[in-house]
Amino acid sequence: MTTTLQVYNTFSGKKEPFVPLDPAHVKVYVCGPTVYDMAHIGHARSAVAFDVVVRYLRRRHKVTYARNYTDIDDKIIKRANELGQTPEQVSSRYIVEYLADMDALGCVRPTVEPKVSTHLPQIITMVGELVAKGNAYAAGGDVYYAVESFANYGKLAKRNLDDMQAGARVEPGEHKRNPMDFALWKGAKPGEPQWATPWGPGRPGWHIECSAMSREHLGVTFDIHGGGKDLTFPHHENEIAQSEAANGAQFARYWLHNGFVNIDDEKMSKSLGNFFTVREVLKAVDPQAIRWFLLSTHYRSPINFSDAALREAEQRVVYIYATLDRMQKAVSAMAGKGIAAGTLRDPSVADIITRFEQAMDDDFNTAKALGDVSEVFKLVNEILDKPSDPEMDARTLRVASQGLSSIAECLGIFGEDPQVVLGRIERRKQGEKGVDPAAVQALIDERLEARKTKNWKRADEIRDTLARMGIAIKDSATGTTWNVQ
RNA sequence: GGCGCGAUACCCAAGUGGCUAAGGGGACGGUCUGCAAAACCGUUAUGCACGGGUUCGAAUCCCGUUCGCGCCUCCA
Repeated sequence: MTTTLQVYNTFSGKKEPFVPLDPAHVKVYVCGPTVYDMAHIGHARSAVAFDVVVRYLRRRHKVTYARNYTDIDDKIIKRANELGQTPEQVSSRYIVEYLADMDALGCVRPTVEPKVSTHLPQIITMVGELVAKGNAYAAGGDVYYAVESFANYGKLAKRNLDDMQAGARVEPGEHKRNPMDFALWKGAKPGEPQWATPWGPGRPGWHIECSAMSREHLGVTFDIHGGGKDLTFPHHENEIAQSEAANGAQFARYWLHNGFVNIDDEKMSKSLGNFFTVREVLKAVDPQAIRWFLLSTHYRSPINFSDAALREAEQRVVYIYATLDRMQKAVSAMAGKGIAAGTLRDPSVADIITRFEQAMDDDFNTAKALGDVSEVFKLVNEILDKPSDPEMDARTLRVASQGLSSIAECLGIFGEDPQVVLGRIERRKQGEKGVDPAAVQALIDERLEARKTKNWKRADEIRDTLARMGIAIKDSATGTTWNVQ
């Protein structure tokens, strides 16, 4: 039995049942990055949040997931000029970098990744439609959207034109009739990319691309439009004005916006200079830990980024994978046991998928889901530490294992090979602390000799020495293992 | 100024009318261990910014106050 997915729709300001236009084919459009620099953690948050949204929707529907690249833009042109490269060289490089980061974070690739530069005909067509319908006007080589021509301008961001005009301003060189009008098309300037149009050469404004590209790939009306909270106004408001005026039909049906990543309770942003790139964070902490961190807070809430938070997330990831490792070994060793139906060590494991779906059905509550999942891992360790009836234990572990892998597939965490992840984290830490495994092993061997003769004093000295090197050791029946703390 | 969001323990964080306020980190106690570590168990909010109100019943709804944040200009 599945419950109904409820999603928070920015448009209505509340949670609503998610009813797709066509349940057999859900269509999602997410605003991607402007590719002029390396992605920062804020980009990662958006990508991971919508990655999970799409993965979850795919449990029940076929989904077309479109995420665009803004590859024609002031900042890209500026960057290209600084580097003595073409804008295309700059944008294509950062698209590669962006994808490398998002791949590392385990995000599935979108179904389509449209770029502005390959959709000029569609963009020019749509600008033409808006001019023809009287929603846009050419002025001084530019084309502007006339906000007053769209009756409900401000309906997404819940503002009205009168309130906004107080703070609006017109830059020199612009030819707006209303200060709130925005450029659909920018007249050509020397040294900038340009395309010929009926109203003169130039390049697209920022907002029109999403209207044109979503229509091209998803149709005039589609299910979900996502992006960061900061895009609500003006970007998404303008998309609505453009698309609904041009198409004469509803644009996106559900608007989902992710909260920001904060540093010391302030928005992480390029302009404040308080940002961390995904690339540098990836060097300091495991990608699975970044994902855990990002999913441990509800996607609409702000999340504070810090070293301590990341370390806690990684510690958690180590625990999860270490438990998974024990569990998988136990499950493969218990050949044939626990196949028959029967009692479970803890009946609640039978419901883990149901509980997961209840959490996710409540506006993709991954934080709740991770909390629930923690209880399952605890139970797994308890069973492994303190076995009782072998049949019942085996059955319980099988149920837990199956539930966890189903959840892992959706969250994109704890689905990797435990040995691979644990080894990756361990090697990174060894590198950070300059640990020489051979030297560590020599000390451990020496300690082993001391322990054989019950020379506890010497054994403890060696353990203290290792501790000072940042090495923690673990004695067990099968030998001594160690890892970097 | 306009619009919007938030305030839950030492820290992070779920919970939006009703059983004992999830989960994680930390701390402390215990099991295990030669001692540790890891894992597991227990303890750690009669309390949910503050003041009123609605209700049989409120962290949850309403009003006010304080504080914090975001958008209104490029921004995930």
